[in-house]
Amino acid sequence: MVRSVPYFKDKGDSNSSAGWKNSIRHNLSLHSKFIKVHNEATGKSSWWMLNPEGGKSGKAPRRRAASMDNSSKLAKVRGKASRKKPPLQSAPESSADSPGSQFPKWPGSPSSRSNEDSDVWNTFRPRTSSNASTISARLSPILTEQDDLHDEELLPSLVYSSASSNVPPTVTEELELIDGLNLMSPSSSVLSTQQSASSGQIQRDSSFSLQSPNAAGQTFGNSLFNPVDISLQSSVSHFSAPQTLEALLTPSSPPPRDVMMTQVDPVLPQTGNRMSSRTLLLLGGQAAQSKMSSGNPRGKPAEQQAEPVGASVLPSALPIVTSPQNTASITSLKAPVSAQPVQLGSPVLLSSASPAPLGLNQDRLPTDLDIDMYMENLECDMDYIINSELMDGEGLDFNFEPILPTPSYPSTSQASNHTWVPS
DNA sequence: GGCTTTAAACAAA
DNA sequence: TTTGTTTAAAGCC
Repeated sequence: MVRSVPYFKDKGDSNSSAGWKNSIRHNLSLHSKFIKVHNEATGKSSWWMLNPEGGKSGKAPRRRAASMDNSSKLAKVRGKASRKKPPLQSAPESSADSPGSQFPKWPGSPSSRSNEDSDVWNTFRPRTSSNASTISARLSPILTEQDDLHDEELLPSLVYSSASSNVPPTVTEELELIDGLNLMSPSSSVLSTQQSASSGQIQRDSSFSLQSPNAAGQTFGNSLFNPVDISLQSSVSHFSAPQTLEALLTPSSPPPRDVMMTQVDPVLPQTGNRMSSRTLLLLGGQAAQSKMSSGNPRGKPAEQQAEPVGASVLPSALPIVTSPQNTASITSLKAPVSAQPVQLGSPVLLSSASPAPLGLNQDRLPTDLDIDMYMENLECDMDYIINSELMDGEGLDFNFEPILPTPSYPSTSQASNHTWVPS
């Protein structure tokens, strides 16, 4: 806060910060919109995250509440409170510090999941325990190597790195968090399969965005926190999939099998329908372009005609070329779930709208290809984008500089050549 | 009345 | 000392 918000810049000392810190703590604790993620490595500190379900109901229901409606799913189980007041909730936690005890029981939350998953979910390992990242002492369950690159930024500036300096941290963080919580949906596995199964000349053009060159070695990829990607991802975030949060929060733990099978990739943004939408936003236009340029004479299926929408709606949604190494890594990780043999290092086409020309299994066509759903997603995305910008108020300046690197990309004008699908 | 903010007390680490 | 929870009060809409 002190670093990022001008108002607080001169209020960082212990005296002047007591008040507003207290207020922040108060609000964090009070409102179900925030959830605490225990940081087991630091003892008492925790990470606070946005509740994937939004906590729209406002204040977290008090534990003492005799009756709880649906919002009880969001009820924050407070460890300390349980010490003070004997548990009233139906699912008492054995340990007050158990992370699981601090998560609201939204559908699909660890509390509502199977035990096998709960272990992973409940275990937020310090990043220092990660095989891939031992650099940073920061223990955010969702941080990425960008932290490592900017260790001096010890704020919860999750992505407020130099690369995202133009993005107001508050917005960035929120978007990032939201996005991180978004991700999974049942269709993501299908998408990933298709994505991983994609091959051929498409890769160069269809680059999966957002992977920094050194991300391949990271247990926890940065794609979610790529400042460029954030805005795009956030644009399709809708607090829909806590299980992805789980994956996000277990950077060093091998995801449960089902998660693994459904995740696009541990180092890739994982989304379900949203993902597909975003993917289309990012890649659709150019994927189609790629196919077209590659001599595919076939007319695009109806689904594909939606691709340009994303490109048009988000002209900034230019894909970022991933490094070959990353691509290889991604591909290899995806391979097990792919029905098609995937050559290591082969392209990863993330556009779900492109499998047909490649002869992929049509049975795997996901609901993502449903044009209605797609349009719906787009509509929501725009709403979210607008909302985000408005909420930010001033100075929201998305920086997409890093994403304009390669000449191999189709230009926005190319993307705009595609049919605009009226909403 | 609901919400936000602030202050304060208290407990735990 | 820091962090988190809870209560209370004041002010605003």
